[in-house]
Amino acid sequence: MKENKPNAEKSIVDIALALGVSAATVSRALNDNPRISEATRKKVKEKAKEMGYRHNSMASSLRNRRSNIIGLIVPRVSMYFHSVFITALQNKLQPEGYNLIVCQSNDSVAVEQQLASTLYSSRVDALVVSLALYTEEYHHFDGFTNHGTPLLFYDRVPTKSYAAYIVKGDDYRGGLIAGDHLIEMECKKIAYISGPLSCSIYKERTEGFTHALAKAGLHLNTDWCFYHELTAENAWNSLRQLFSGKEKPDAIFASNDTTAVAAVQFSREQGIKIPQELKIMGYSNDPRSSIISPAITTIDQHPTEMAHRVAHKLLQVLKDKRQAQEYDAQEIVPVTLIRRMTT
Amino acid sequence: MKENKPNAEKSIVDIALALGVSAATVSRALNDNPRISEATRKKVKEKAKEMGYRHNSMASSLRNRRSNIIGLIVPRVSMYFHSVFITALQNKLQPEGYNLIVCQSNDSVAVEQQLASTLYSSRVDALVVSLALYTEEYHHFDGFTNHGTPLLFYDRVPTKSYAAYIVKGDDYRGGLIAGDHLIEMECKKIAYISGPLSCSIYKERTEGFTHALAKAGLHLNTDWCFYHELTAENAWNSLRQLFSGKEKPDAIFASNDTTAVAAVQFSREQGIKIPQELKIMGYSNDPRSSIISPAITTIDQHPTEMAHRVAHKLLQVLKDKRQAQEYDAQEIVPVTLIRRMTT
DNA sequence: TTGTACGCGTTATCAT
DNA sequence: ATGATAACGCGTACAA
Repeated sequence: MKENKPNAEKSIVDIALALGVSAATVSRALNDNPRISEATRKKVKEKAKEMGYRHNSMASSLRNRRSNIIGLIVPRVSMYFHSVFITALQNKLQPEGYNLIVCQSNDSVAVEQQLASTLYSSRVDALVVSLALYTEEYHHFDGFTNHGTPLLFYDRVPTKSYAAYIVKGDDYRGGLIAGDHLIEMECKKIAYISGPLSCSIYKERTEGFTHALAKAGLHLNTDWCFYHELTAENAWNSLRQLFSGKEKPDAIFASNDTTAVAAVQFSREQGIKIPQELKIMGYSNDPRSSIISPAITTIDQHPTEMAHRVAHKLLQVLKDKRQAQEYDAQEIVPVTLIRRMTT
Repeated sequence: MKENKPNAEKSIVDIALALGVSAATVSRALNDNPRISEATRKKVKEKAKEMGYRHNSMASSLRNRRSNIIGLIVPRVSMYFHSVFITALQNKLQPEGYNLIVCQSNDSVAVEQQLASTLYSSRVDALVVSLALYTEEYHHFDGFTNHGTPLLFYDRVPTKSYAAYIVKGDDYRGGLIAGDHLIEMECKKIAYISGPLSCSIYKERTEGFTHALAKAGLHLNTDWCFYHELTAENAWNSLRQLFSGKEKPDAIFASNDTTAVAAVQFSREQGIKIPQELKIMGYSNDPRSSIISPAITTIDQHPTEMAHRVAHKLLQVLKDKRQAQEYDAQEIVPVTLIRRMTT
């Protein structure tokens, strides 16, 4: 004997029962399968609405072996670059029927591993990752490629060869442009504040920057180079150290805008004239860089463009299972010099 | 006859077969059910690892009728307040075993409805929402409460009574504090740039602000009041209009920092002295407000604190199904005046 | 055009 | 301590 629990979830079986048809018919009708007559389709849909039926993605996913969910691991949601990236990615994927599970590693390798494992069991249809600052091993992502789940790194990508799709900014060129620009401004004593070299973006910016200086016959003074997490606190420490010696730099290239902003504030506090005595460059074109005075010369990474490319690649791969294994050349998103008042 | 597809997904049945035990035993062993002996548990786990088994959340969710996924709908991920909120919420929920599906409405009611519907079918265990700017009807959320899925609004909450949990900032008080502060600074001719009143936060800030002025015997000059989406472009338009008449205001209360920043930049361009000729207040304590010069007096909304309260409420409700229907009083997160150089 | 029958992977329940 | 079985809700080959 069947009870009628009033608030229980209705399934397609309940609809079928109520209508005297089979569950298969209901399923097909709801999915607009052309093999169902217009009449029954309408009848079914009305009944479904009437009974408060809702599609069960969990059952559907199980059956179809696809969740329509894409996993995203990002160092921090609140970083300007990533927040814009997420916005754009979400806006591209949503209309295509994909939901985004957004997770943040907080720049901890351990958390990143944990998240990878969780998303792995969650059967995401694809995983998109921007690596934590000190991630140098990638085995926690092996499962995805082994099981044929598309894996894509963007921005902070593996520094060693790894089987995955890659979309990155042209960080080498960003460093190069920055170096060229400072040299064009006739800087001779250039300081450099970078993130740790375990992270692809800082590694490549450093290479490009070094190359630019080398072209001009300059080399980086190791006393004036800092490699650490690019927080405001760390920036102030390095800046104090930088200006405590007898010889002062005439330029600073900071590998993010948080650091560049700190440099401007530090200079203001110390009465250092910008750009006359000190030129400053940042990286990312964070809104703060344009709002502070003097506004900071920086490098735009075009996060929206990067998200579009990531979305495009994902959708292409997800549609076409065939080429899931063809990891063609990395995609490289150009960068742009934004000239402002600090140089 | 069973084929051995090498790359096929292994299930607990495969493990059971390989070990000569039942699937139930495997399931229990993997879930650390105490009714399984230490020996078999170990045996099973080893075999599972060896066979490359991974837990299937989809099947598990179907069986358990819970997805361990929490849905989040936010106007825009890239708004400072929300990006910080998301960071904090995620950091609280992740360790408890919940994943966050982050979606953005782009402040479009239609998108919000679409997202609600999708998340509804996705069987999220709970839904957290900050409403779009012009959402005044809430029927697209009815399904959640009807089916007993916890629904929680934060920040931008319904303006009409609606059965859901609510965690909000003290926007009335924020407006009041702002008004009191400007009056204490002896402002007499106060302009006001607000978001649309369809949105709870702007409505309440307006009420608080109006009340503060009324206490001082002032009333808002309607020519100096603007209600529109708080973008930089709209701000500039309103500011130009504001200063085109013969009588100029001596203070502006802007209901977000984007607008306050625009006001400072506009004043700079027009040669208006701040704070002598014009005092400016913003809202949110966006990093830009502290970086611009002069730094802007604003109201801090404590997004992290709000996220903690939301997480706490969610976890409590998700653990204790019993009280899923008790929508006790709204939680109100205090706000703080951040006094800077523009007042 | 519609129905039948079964599988997807996991777990609760009852039995041993 | 472990096994056998039956759901969970949906989609699809195959049959009618």
